[in-house]
Amino acid sequence: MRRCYSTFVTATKFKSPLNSKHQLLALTDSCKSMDQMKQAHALLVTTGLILHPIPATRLLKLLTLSSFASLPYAQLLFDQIPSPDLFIYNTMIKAHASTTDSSCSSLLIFRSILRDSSLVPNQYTFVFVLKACSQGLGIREGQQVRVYAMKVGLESNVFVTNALIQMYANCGSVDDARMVFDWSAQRDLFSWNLMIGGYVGSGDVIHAKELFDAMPERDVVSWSTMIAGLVQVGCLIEALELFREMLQTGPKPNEFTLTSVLAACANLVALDQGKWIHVYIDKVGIKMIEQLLASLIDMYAKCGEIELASNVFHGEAGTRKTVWPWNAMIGGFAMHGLSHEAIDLFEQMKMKSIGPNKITFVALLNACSHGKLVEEGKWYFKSMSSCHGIEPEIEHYGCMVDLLGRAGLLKEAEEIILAMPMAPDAVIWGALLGACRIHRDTEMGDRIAKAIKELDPYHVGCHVLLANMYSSSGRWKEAKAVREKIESGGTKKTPGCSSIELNGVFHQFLVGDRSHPQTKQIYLFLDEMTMKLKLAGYVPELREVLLDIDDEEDKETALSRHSEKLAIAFGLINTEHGTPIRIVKNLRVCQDCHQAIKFISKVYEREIIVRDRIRFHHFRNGQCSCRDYW
DNA sequence: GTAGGGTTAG
Repeated sequence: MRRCYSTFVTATKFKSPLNSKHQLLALTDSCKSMDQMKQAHALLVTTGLILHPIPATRLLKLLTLSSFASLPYAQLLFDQIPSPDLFIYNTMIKAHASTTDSSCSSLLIFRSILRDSSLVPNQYTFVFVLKACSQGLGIREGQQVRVYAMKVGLESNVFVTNALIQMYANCGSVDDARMVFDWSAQRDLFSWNLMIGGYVGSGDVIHAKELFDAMPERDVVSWSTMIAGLVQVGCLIEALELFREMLQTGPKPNEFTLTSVLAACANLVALDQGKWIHVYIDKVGIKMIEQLLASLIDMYAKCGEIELASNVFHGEAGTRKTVWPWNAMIGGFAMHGLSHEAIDLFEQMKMKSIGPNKITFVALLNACSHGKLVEEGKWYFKSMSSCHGIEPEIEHYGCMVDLLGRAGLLKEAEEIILAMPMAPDAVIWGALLGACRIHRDTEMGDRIAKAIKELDPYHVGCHVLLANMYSSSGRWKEAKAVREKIESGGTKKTPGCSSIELNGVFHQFLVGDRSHPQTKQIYLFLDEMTMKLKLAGYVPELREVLLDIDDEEDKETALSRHSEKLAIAFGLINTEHGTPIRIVKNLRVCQDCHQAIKFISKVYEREIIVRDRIRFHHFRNGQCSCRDYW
């Protein structure tokens, strides 16, 4: 470093004075570090060139855009420029706009432009200051800026229009964004894309699709935004269909498109399509950005292929420099119950000085939870703020409640909730209620139920848990009351749904579903299967029946119609002996199904991989990878 | 002599 520095200075010292201005400018542009930049700054000051707008601008550019950018330094430099030109003002507004906590500085600088009678803000000024409004300030400030744009006749400028659309959409007012869009005199591809993005951001894919279909022309951003929107709201099959259409008639997908498409594959457990994308990335030479790598890892992990996920993680040269792929891999290990692998990876990450973020800790704490690693979990939780400067958020407290609750430490879990710095929500009480149900502590369950009822009388998930807890302890009246309350609230319980892919087609089953063309065959197979399982020692877990049925035989029937059993029966009927069966369930697998599937894996000699809402269960030869702890 | 858009994990 020292050496660099001296060559740097010598190189400038001996140039002729005539050349020095250009030399200095070139030198400023070539700075590769803060140290070099400071040298250049010093030279500009001693030569007096700093007073000239062009060298000052070059320096400012370094301070706001380079890898060693420093906003405070930029601000100091800016404050010393006697009369900045509009470009310099704009550069500063832009620099402050990109960070949420300094976006009010953008507005202050904008105001100083307005005070300077020799300057009139231009389209760039408005674009940058509106960006600050959409990221940190707010809609009120945005409105004020809009009035100034009107005053100087720039409101209908297409760049300003687009910035306004984005400002309104980001501030949560998609209707205002639409008004700007509809009334704009000039509109380009960007306007359409931003408007679609605005709808997607508010979860309104219906309107987004409407605009997408009506567009005069679509580019890769239009397609990517639309596909991402569909994935975000869970319309995964539609997202894949749109992607197929894109391949046939649209522009070439890029790394952003494929990130979303892989997320769709991951959540559908569409392993074949996910693999196809992987090959496509290599074949077409898609840029392997860290987020794409993370999606690829996540896809393999969520499709049950943790080894392939690990190969991808270790395989890509020159990657793993950001937290993304690490989080995907730690999360993958966690959902496969590979707690120690997750912890090892976290330790490696620390050694490589890659800073963990809040997502890392969610994954890590989940790993501890699934492995019943109570002490490790507590330790890592404490380390969040003490070693990494990350304040635990409610999700992290939720992980701790889950970890302790699942391990049977109900009291300690409750103490965590009562002591945490934020107000508990229905979700976190729900985690504890779930633990009460597992450990059949109805006394505490009752108390928590009361808390949930007060907090959020219509939280469906928690009320379902509550009803389940009541019915599994035989308190049918109370169970019924809760269920009626759920129904009267107008919201319906998410029905349990399991799906299985067969030759690229997804088959979905609900509880007691009779809509499938092979229904008759499936139900006959189920009856026969239940007999075979019983002969092998399977005993139905009747406490899992959630309806008030007196007859024990009927209880058994209710259990045997659970969606995961239907999907497995379908898989056993339609695939060759020995092929693994992959099932995805949208909720958690029940105790009885878990027990039954263990027997199925043994009796039918099949590997069965079930992904529930939280994690994987790998059933093989009568055993499950979760070791019955989930 | 420059400056505007899209992915975001549980």
